[in-house]
Amino acid sequence: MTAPVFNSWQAVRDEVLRRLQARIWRPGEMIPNEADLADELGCARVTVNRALRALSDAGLLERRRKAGTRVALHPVRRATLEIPMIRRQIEQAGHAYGYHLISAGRAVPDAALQTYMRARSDGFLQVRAVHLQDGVPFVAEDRWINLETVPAASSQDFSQVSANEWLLQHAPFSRGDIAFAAENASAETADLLQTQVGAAVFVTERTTWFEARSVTFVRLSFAPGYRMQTEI
Amino acid sequence: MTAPVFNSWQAVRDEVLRRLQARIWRPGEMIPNEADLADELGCARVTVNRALRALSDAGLLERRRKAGTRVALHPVRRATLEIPMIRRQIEQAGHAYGYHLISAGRAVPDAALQTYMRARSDGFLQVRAVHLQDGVPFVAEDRWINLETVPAASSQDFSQVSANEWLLQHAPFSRGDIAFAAENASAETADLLQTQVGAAVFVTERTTWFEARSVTFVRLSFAPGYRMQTEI
DNA sequence: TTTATTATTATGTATGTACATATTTTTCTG
DNA sequence: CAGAAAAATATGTACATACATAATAATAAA
Repeated sequence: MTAPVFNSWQAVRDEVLRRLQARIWRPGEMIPNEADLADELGCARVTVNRALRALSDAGLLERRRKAGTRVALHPVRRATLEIPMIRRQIEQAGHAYGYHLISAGRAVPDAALQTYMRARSDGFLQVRAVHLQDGVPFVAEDRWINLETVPAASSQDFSQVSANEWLLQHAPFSRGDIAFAAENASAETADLLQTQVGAAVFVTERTTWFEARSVTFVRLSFAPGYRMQTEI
Repeated sequence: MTAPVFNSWQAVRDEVLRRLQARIWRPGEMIPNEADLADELGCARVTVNRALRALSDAGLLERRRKAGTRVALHPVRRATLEIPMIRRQIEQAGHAYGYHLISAGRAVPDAALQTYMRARSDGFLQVRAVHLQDGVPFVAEDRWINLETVPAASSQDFSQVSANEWLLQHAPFSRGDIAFAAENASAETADLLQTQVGAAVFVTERTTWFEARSVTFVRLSFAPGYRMQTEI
């Protein structure tokens, strides 16, 4: 018989994962240092480093220089959500995509949004639209674009190409905040989504930034029954 | 003057990010191969590899062996959600945590859940509870535990320590599915959360697995107003 | 012309070595 | 004994090198 070899970082990761699942290394405990583990598993320290880093990224281990590596006491699981372009999301599921512009034009957002987006009250373009799946309302979009950051948006016609897609292709970006919530449909939202007032709608609110400047704020209200799914 | 140096993978990543944001490399385009980039930036190919891998993980680049690296045409942004233990979530926000067990005992779930969890109808423990924030209902928990996977759960008292915490400490795990949705509160949920019937509640449904066996299914209904936030 | 074989190429990764960096521990100094 | 300085230590990372792997392109065989 031959001794098991762990000569790939994935193999090392899986072996560490096995020991975590088998509770050989328990929550809160320190695990051996990289050099010792590399020695035991018969691979280079860098390989162990790669494996432990992956598990640390996944939230299962906590690592600190000099202090060493310990098993996370409260394994905060991280779920990775994909935020796709709406058209792609619908088409990939095998449905027909439709888009209907409700309105587009200069408008003044409420004070909270002005402050949050750090823009002048007269520098906003509001675009409202509905995205359809097989002809049925799928999600209502209420978007505010900061024209100081994206001046080209003011001369763009959003009746054919959605602001969603246009911005992805033409606006700079760097980071964003996103929030998810449940809300009872307002009269307006219910009308757009062809559902009853008060129906529970899944809402996402996203703000994107380019360096210190806001680019756009968008509020998506999904038709009742929508589920956002992922693996953990 | 000295030529800029990119002798760390973070510096390389930031430089590539800059070129993406400045649209020097446009969506859908190929970027130079690792060796050329390393040559241009004056670092080792492995360093470029590390940087590009990070950007690929983030969804901004698409990489394929031999084919090379291209700028993602549809930059699917990935949001990383942290799924913390409820008690920690509440305590970290500076609130007082409370826990109230509603019921715990053997029960038979509906056929869909039996099938999904691949367990015998008589092998389930159902635990229902409410988690409180400053004494106010925060989230209602409806949990099904597969006793074939976690037999020890049947003799556990969940009146003091929540199933949430007990399972984290005592049950094996490997992966899970999670879904988010909005629902109108049922009479029962409204009662537990002390809100009105029909109020929009944010719901998460999570199933965790250990290898091929299901561990637990939990449905969390958050009190109206709850927002799940993250960065993108 | 079609199919099978074989280079070719870009990314993926393992390794030894060296050094950087952040902490902790120990030792020195006042 | 307190505080500062130095040593020790575990992780973090850069690099040169080598080879693995997957996908493509070029070539040969049917």
